[in-house]
Amino acid sequence: MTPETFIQTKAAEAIKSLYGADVEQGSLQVQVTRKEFEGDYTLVVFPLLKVSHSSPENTGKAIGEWLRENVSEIAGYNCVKGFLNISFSPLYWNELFNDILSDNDFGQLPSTGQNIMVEFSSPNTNKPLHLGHIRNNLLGDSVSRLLKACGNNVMKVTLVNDRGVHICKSMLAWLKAGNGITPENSGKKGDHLVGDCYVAFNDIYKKEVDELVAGGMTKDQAEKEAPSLKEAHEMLVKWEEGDKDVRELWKTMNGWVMDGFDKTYRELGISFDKTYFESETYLLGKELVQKGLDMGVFVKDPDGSVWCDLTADGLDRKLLLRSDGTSVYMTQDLGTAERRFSEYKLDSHVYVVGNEQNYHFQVLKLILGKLGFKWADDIFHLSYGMVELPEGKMKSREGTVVDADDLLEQMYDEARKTSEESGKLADMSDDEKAQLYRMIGLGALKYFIIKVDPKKTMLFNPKESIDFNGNTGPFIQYTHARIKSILRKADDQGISHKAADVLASIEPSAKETRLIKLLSTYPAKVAEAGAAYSPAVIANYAYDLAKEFNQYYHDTRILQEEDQDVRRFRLVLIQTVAEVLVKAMDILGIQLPERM
RNA sequence: GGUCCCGUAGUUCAACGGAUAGAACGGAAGUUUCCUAAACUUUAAAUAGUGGUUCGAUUCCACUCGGGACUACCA
Repeated sequence: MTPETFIQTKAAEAIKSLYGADVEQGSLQVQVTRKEFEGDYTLVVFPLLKVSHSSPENTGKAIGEWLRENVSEIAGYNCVKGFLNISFSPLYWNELFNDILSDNDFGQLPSTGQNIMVEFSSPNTNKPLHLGHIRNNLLGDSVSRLLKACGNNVMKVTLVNDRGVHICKSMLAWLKAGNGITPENSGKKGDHLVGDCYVAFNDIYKKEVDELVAGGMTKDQAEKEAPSLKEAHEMLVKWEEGDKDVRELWKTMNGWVMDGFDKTYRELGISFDKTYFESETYLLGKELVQKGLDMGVFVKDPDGSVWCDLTADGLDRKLLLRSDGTSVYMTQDLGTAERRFSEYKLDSHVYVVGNEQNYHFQVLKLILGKLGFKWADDIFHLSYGMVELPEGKMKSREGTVVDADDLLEQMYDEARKTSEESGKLADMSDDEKAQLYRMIGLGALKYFIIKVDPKKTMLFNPKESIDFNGNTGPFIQYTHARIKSILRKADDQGISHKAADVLASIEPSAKETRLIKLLSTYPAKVAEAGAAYSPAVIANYAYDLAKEFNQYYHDTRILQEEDQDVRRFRLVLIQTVAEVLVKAMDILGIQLPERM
């Protein structure tokens, strides 16, 4: 039982006994006491004035007095305005610490039995991944782990957009180049190679448009009439018809891109349980259009196109079927959602997609609701903001896009420089060093991005992200390494630090109490983060814990402590801190080194 | 025009409707006979504005002012 629920339970008894009123435990507000006041936890008494019919001070004192007399774990109290500050006895903290130690799955919440699908990443196969995708990938991956820690069955999926005009453009440029370049013969990563083709296409296209405009055409017209664009569209038609050559090339080039993506995913430590390809799902949803028409929630225009009228909901009319009978993105999304919910008996579905698609998901949920699917409300769009650079937004046209692979290299390199400066790793092998730099560079990047509230637009400053001081991943990694260093030294000296060594009679100091208190809140933090789909909560918790440890570490001698039992207690305590840091950072997908 | 999101120290981020709004970076000033100074300590500095609801508002509501996204027979 956490201290909060303990106080809630006892306070409810106190209120029952003092005022004869039943209050729900959950309605009692208990929070950690601010450090400028004396006490461990604080009960907010304002909401209780209705049943006490007394002033805040008197109510608080009455409950405090009752608790002190009737609950042995509670040693004292003080009441400031409407805040009842409660102090636990030192032995209570020892007991609580032992509860944590005996819980093998500390931080893993009990199973909910719920099936949750998380879709994220969902790249286009015409260009390599960039910084924006990284935010998506890291969020999706950590939210998946978070939901798992909350006791859910989680399935990670991605939907690869492998079909459409954009791929045809890359294919066309590749053919026009005519040099038969491949990842194998050029040594170039597949996604970058195809991305270059896409850029090459746009150069050709732009040139054609300029020429047409120079020949007297308006810009709008020229942009539609450019021969290369027409060619791309023809190619798409051939693709749809299943033209053998087009399909062959399409398959080859997509394969290159997927190989490239796989490398980047592996580098980031990200994987999926299932990969969907749009070329296989883009026809889904058509039968739902008929269903909607039958139900009278969709309308067919004279030209044959089908729409859903959402003006009554404050939105616009949404197209679901073109006049030529082909479907659009929305149609497909309706279909895939329905299939996934029924196929996997989903209790909820999280889509990690940028906030530029807020409107899309608003419409998607609305239409599914109109079609009578109750689970429409179980769709959660985890919408995240753009990543901006100090110079402003990333614009592919201006070449300011930060490439994912380049960024990772840059992070590793920076980690190497900083580590070499510190000169602590002289005895490590080159292999070990390289692995460590990877861990640190990746940790810095992941932490920097995940610690920010997803829905906010964030600023990515490459220089600051690699800073190893302050609220950063490397700071937490460093803290972990130091704890491990102490434990290694204890091992060398033959000092045991097993959980079973902790004596129940040891009274933790004030600083140790603070650490135990923080450790005990971890499961609640996991639950809170899960409810909000926000790994940022976990990131900030890990930082608090690391910081708290550093303060403790700074003025507490551990190995030099004379009293063996106290020394063991301290060692087990910091070992537990290290373990919880590992758990928390694991949710973020960040590894912690043994030394650095 | 419509829908949605965001405005907190110089900067990057926090704060279930709770006490005197927290950190970090940067600025200023300190701390190494010590288990990792990538640390720690001290210090200056912020809720865009006006109303409303409440015992209590950064948080909820309304309006204003700023910033952003979307509003395709594109995906």
